[in-house]
Amino acid sequence: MMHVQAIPTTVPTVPAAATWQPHSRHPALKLESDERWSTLQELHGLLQYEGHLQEGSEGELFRRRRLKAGQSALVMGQPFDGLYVVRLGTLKSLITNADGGMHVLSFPMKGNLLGFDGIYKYSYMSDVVALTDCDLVRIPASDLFTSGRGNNHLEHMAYWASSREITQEQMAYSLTRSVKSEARVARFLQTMSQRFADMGYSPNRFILPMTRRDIGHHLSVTVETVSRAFSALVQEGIIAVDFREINILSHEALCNFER
Amino acid sequence: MMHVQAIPTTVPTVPAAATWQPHSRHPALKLESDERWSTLQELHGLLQYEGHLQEGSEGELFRRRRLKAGQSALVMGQPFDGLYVVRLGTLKSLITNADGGMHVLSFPMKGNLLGFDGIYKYSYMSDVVALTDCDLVRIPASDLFTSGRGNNHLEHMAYWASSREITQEQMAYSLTRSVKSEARVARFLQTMSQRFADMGYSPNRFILPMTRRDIGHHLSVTVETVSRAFSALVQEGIIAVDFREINILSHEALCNFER
DNA sequence: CGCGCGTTTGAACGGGCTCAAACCTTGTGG
DNA sequence: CCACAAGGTTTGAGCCCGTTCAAACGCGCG
Repeated sequence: MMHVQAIPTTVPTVPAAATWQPHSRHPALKLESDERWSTLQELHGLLQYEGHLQEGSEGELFRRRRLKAGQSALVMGQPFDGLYVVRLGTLKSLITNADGGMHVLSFPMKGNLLGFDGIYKYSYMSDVVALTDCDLVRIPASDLFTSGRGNNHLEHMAYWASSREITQEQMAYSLTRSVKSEARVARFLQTMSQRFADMGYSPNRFILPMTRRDIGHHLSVTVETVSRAFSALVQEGIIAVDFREINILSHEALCNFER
Repeated sequence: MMHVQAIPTTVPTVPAAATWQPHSRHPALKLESDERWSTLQELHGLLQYEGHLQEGSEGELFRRRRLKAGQSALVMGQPFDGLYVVRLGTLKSLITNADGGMHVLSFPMKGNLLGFDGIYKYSYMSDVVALTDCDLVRIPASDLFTSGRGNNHLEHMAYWASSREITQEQMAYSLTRSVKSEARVARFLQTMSQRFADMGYSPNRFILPMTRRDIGHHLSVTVETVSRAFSALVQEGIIAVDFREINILSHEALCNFER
């Protein structure tokens, strides 16, 4: 209904970095009327980075990038042009196997970092697709690695955030390991609940942004198994489900399910 | 060779670091007789890092750390004191679940980087244990993050190498996904073969440094399943097995098994 | 030697996959 | 506005593969 002819300038996914910066990075005058820039402070807030702000770099601005549901944020194999921090929305990060099998690595949401697997070989190693309309903040490659000024502050922050993402990915990985599929789904719901809570939403009632199939590809089970696990949890009175909407009736029971 | 006593104190961001550096970092005189130091050049070689060497930092030396089989290189929860590059030997990196279930994330060998999950929260998030006698090279936290001089060169290299490790871990992850256990084992053998080849050893005949149980914990199957998969591959004439010793008779057949 | 541990093989059970069908939601176009 | 198509969700039935339990063997080490 809205945004009639979307993507005004936002050229494709991967043009050379140069085309991304046609004009000055410090259009302070336009700040009020133009929502498409984020400050370094906002970046710190999103990432929950506790490092102190660098002198002289407070005026630096970072370009935002809007995506509609279904659009690709990053595509595997395309040249690295920077990192992205999620400001709004939910995405899925996935790798596709040679034989078509895919695996969903994570569901990035507000505050998560995208693209850090692209630094090695200077091309992204996974696909990232928007599940809902999204708003990303771009940290250009040129800002990350050109030494001098206050830039290694940025690189350090990126490194720190990458380490966090890896850590959480490993956690999710071990989640896959739980023998029973019902336990995996229970854990998955717990982590989603926690993430919504961290973002200031209700941990008891939320709407899943992803399909059952995506959940299955994340937990390494089939769609049917995910659906059956939901049904079983409903049967036991632990949750209530209405399609994408989840109500957690007993966090305790959900927690005790983890084995 | 230059700037003789740079970083005189190398004050530790972490207590443990102190015990590791009882004396100067540049004992040039002892270099010939003491094998316990590596140069920046050697680090570049190990990591296969193609960045150009920074001016003035060629004389910097990095302490080595020897481990006997079974010893811990890193333990989960302990304070971050730096990154390590494997110079010799094989290790296993694993995370242990709350309920005792464990998962082997990777088997680091020559050239692999350890500890990059410790940057977030400044403590390591996984255990790393030596499977064979090992020789590691330490990149101290203090060298990584103290900005100034040529140090952000080191940080950039570390970031780059971390990105590579993540990438390969994700690859291994997708390896777990292959439906058939026999296919997982076949792929595992292929990657091991490739890694031995990259290190200059024979890709056809090698000795696995890890137990069947470790392989199982890596591929998310039981010991028995791994053993049965080996037996099946032997039955089909694709490999020959004598305990830890593997002979790959047909790479082609092994490759075709991947589905 | 005897103990612990790694490896191999067998037998039976069960959980998740496959295949199939029905229902519901959403978006598109007449 | 409705019809239709496409895709998401749910449930059932049967089968297969990997787990579990059990036992035997080999190897290294105190």
